[in-house]
Amino acid sequence: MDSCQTCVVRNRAICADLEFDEVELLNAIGRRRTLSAGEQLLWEGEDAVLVANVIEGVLKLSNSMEDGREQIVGLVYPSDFIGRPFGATTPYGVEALTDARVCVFARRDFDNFARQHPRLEHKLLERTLAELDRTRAWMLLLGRKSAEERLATFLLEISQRLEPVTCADPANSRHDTIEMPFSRQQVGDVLGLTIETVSRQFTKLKRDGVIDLPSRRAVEILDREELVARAG
Amino acid sequence: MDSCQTCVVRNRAICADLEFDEVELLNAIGRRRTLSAGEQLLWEGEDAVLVANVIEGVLKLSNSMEDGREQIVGLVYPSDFIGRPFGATTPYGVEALTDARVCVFARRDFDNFARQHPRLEHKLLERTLAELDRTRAWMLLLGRKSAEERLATFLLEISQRLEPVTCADPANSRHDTIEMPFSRQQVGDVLGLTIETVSRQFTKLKRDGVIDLPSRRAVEILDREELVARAG
DNA sequence: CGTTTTGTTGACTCCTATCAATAAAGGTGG
DNA sequence: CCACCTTTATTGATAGGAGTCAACAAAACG
Repeated sequence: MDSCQTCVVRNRAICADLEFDEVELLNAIGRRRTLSAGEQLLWEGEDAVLVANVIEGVLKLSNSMEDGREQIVGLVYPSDFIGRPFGATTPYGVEALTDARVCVFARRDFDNFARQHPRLEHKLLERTLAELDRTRAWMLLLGRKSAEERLATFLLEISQRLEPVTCADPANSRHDTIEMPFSRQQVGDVLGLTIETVSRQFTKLKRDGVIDLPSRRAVEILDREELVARAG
Repeated sequence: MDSCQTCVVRNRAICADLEFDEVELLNAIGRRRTLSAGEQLLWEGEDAVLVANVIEGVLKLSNSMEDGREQIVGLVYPSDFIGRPFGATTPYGVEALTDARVCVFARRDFDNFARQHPRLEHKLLERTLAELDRTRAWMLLLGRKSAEERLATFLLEISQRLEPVTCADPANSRHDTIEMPFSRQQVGDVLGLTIETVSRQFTKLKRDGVIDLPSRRAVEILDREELVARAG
């Protein structure tokens, strides 16, 4: 049976600062769940019934309008936290972009546990503050950057965040060949662009020798300095 | 001398759940400060030296690029919290849009106090989670909405948030005549639009009888239903 | 009352969206 | 394993919405 003590994200997720016996208590109220690529974990506007930690895989958080326009408002990687503690409704949909493993909790159980364990609440606060900073930085991209600047910024960001968990050397944490878990449509939904514009900007960066596109989902950064310059 | 006990935002700010003696301790490490309209409280990228609570007035949080492009990433109203606890640098600039009064703390003092007072951390967590939700909703606007939808959404939002603190009736919390603390340029910086586009959309909404513009900074909502429809 | 700042309006341009046609990749079943 | 079909991505042509440049108008300020 899986246990928190052997969990691969044990030292990076919000449970990192908990004592042995606290982790055991948390273990008792949570359960593992696997998700297939494309599977939805939470629906925008539904009751906030559960929260979760990501163990493996990538998920998207998204808001959408009645007419189908969609905006991805967050990407969630291993050790990240999902859901809306202390809230009535989930303000965004959550869907797995890759096959994923998560550790889910009934929100009420989690809320109660958190209120009794300030160390956990503190971790959650630090994480939420960091996520808010990242989200605000993204607003500058959505409000003010051109299509090329958006894609360049995005490629640089995912080259940092998609590093394999096995990477032991923190100095060399950027990877120049990225296997993207995103379709062109999803890249567009992150950047506030259409699929065609995304495709054209990929082609342009490739034509200019800044990146290579060895396969549909793969990107190789050939000239990182130039990519930084084009990120604005 | 001012004291937290008589503070107008005492029951709405993050100090709301604190005991009498806890508030006294917090009072001891904080001080009041007044800001004139246009005055800057924090600079983007500087060391995170202080945090604050807004007592009165409206402030903006903004990110900008080297070439001068700017995006307002948050608006801060009375009882809201400002700053980046538990962080090394302030990731955005903070500037008063109106004359304002704030209650400031050295970040280190505040961090220490917060870690010893879980009730305060909990309040801060709830506030940060709510702010993250609002920010993500704004990403949908920046990424996917047209200029008209953006302005309509913005007018509806500020008609809720700018209600006077003296308003006793929570059911009637929307105001149809708004005195905006924002210039056209600042509206543009919130919505990711140019000043000219903002002006044209104001004119269009007025021409269509949805709003009236009795003065430069005032907006009267004549047809709220229509405004909601145009907000997308 | 003149000067400066802020906002409006017009003409024009440009970037991105839209519509449409291929092309390539991926999946499925024989 | 390959033919067939579906999905996804690329590319082209065109249109439209917001940006840019510029002139003017109206407040605000001293």
